[in-house]
Amino acid sequence: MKKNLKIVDKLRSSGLRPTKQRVQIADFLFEREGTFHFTIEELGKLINSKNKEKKISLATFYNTVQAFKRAGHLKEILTNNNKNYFDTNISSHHHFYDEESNELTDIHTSEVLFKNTPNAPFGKKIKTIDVLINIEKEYK
Amino acid sequence: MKKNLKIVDKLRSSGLRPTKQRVQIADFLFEREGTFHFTIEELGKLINSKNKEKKISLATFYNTVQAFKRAGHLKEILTNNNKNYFDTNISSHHHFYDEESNELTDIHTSEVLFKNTPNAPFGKKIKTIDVLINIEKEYK
DNA sequence: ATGACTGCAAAGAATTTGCAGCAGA
DNA sequence: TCTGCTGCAAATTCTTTGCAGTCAT
Repeated sequence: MKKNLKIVDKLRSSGLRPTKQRVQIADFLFEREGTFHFTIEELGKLINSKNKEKKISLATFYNTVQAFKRAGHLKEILTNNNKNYFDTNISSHHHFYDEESNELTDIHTSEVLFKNTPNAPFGKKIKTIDVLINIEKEYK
Repeated sequence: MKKNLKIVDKLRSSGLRPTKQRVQIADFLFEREGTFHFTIEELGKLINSKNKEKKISLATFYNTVQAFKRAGHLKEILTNNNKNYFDTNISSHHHFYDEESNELTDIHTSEVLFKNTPNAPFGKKIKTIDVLINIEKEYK
């Protein structure tokens, strides 16, 4: 089994032991072009469908995804459907949200520019800004 | 029992029968100054703490809040903590979200101004724009 | 009277937890 | 060897559902 050194380093430098499971999950998530939106259950199905025997346990997906999020490798997406979506694109970017179909589409940061934003409340600082543009069908 | 006609009309015109429970919930939510953020469970506790005997069932809070949302009287707030928050302020406005305390604070529309925003995808139009500013403790 | 609504309890979905055994350092 | 991690199942949390009885019209 060829170990992906880049992945192993990424894990190690985040204080995470590069276990088989984590390497496989990280490889799946981060060694790809473009961004990827997923729920933990979807991720589990996608990865486990490749694993003939040794399936990774759902709890491990939860642990690992949370660990990746804490390490800053994943970003959590806002939704109103009571499910946690994650995004491999951690740079600040935004989404269109179509309530009719529950679909999220990326918006590049450069397409949303602020003229001004408020100061954070006392003792707090701004961490990230998420913009969600709700869209609906256009009737002519 | 004095019936609040304004509330009764609001319900009727949304196609909802003005039952005791709905009138009480609507009265609590809409007859107030300023905006109010809540989860369904919080709402239930707040309202039922006033009801000595006849407590409104949690299922009824779920049904009613969903019905109010469908009727456009409530707006759902997106967060990434996997809980559904609702807001009595249905006009477009924004929020600070403190992940440590799970607290939402209003930001007036005028405090967030855009230099530019993207066009909606083909066949769609922009309905509302929600900005969520995630904040965290500031270490000096 | 006739639907619609409520309350209860049970079911369901998503996520977390506890802990014994396993594996990476 | 020594922790940290995994896997499993049970527990928790939030939300929905089914249905009998009640209420608004």
